[in-house]
Order: sequence, then C-alpha cells, then structure tokens
Amino acid sequence: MTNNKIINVKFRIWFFAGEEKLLGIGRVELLERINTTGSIAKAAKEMKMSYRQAWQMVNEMNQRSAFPFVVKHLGGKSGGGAIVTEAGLKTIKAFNELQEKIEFYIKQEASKIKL
Amino acid sequence: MTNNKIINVKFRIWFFAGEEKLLGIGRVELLERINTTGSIAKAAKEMKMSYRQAWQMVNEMNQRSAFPFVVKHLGGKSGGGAIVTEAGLKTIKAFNELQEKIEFYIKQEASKIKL
DNA sequence: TTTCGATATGTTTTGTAATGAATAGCGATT
DNA sequence: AATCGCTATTCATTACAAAACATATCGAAA
Repeated sequence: MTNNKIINVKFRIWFFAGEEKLLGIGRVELLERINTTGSIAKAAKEMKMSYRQAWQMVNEMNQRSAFPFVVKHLGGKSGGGAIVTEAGLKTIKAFNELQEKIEFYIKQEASKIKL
Repeated sequence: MTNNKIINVKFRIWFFAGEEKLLGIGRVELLERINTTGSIAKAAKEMKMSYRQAWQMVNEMNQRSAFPFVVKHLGGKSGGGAIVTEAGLKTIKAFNELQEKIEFYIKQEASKIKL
C-alpha cells in the first residue's frame, strides 16, 4: 500500500509589515516592471491588469511600508511617470533572494519524502 | 535611507499530484478532523464549512491522488461515516513535517534580512 | 499657454465563487 | 423490515472580487 506517485511541492512567500500584508510575488513583479518601464500604466499593461488595480497595489504598499516603494514624477512631454525607490529595490531584491533559497531548500527536503 | 521596520515573512506550501493541486493547510486540517471525528459531516461542522464544500474537497483529493485519502463506510445505527486511509495519514504527516522544517528555515533566513 | 500621457479616484457592470436549501440513496444494526 | 444519520448530488441564491468605464488633475516641456 505504498503510494509511488511523485508529490510536487509548491510554495509562496509574503512579506508582512507587522500584521499587514506588504507584498508577494505578484507585487514584486509589478514593482520590477514599474522599474523597467518607468510608469505604473505601462507596467499594468504589460501584466494585463487594469491601471486602477496596479495603482491600488502601489498605494497600499506605499502606505504600509515605512518608506514608499514608488514615487511619481508628474509632467513633462511624456506626461510623467513613476520610479521605484531604493527602499523598493532593496525589498524586491531581498524577496527574490529569499524565495530562491527556499526553493532550493524545499527541493532538497521534498525529494526525501516517501509516501 | 535605511528601512528599520521589521519584515515578517509568512509562507504557504501545497502538495501537487503532477500539475493538479492536491492539498494545502486547509485540506490537511479537514483530513485531521475527519480522522478524529470519523465523519465528513462532523469535521465540516467543526470547521464551520458546509458539508457540501467539505465533501467536494475530499472528492477532489481522492480523485487526484493515486490512492484515496478518505473512504466511506455507510450504514449502521450511526448512519455511517468516513475514515482517513493510510495514504491519507502518511500524506498529512509528510505535509506537517515539511511545513515545520520550512518554518524553521525561513525564521533563520528572514532574520538575516536587512532592508 | 497649450499639449501630452500619466497619476488619481469614483461609479457601475460583470463574472464567478461561496453558501444554503433540499433531497435521494445507502446499509449495518437492532 | 424499520431506523438512523451520514454520504452524495442538484439547483437556486447570495456575496464578493475583478473588470470596465468614465473623468478630473497634474505640471514639465514645447
């Protein structure tokens, strides 16, 4: 009565500021795209989400974090844009590094499982 | 410009059978309660979910796993019930053990993060 | 001072997931 | 063969989240 089917383990992590959810993989990707495109609107379009939703995510992160992750710069011929702050960049870097470590760790441990 | 706010890391894991989600913490708890109460109906009531939903979860797990996690036993004065199989017990044990290990690992790694 | 695209925000619509109610079938025990 | 409550399943309803739409505001650059 031994189950020989391979069990695949998946996981997700989230960063919390106290008890408030700060970000997960989705918001990290959003920040990364804001960083490369220079605007919330373009990042949202790339991810096929509404600007409204993207903006709400950014706003929530900014309010919950001790330092904002994204700041706007309005005006100019291009109409303006948004840039990811140093605090934002550090956070997504820490998130990605931790996630990679955990992925590696889980792969090790999961391979030991015998059902 | 250093963020001294403490970042709290939370996580969840899931077991997959191939690409199909098998179970997460919620279904593990459901299985544990089925195991102690001897019925899906009682387990559902304890968790304040509808019998319908609980049954659907059990059914999905049974179909996706190589071996069913729960088997029914109808009839008797008590009307019948359900029991968790050996395969089910082994799976929830493996899940809980892996989860504990990861929790410990993340605590270690998260404490190193400086933002 | 006009223009531009981006930010910022409210309102409405839609889609889908969760819930609730209702009921048929089961079968060991008595 | 009557009983019990638990499994199994359908259908209607509700609730909530996501999407769609609409629009006001901003301000550097031309």
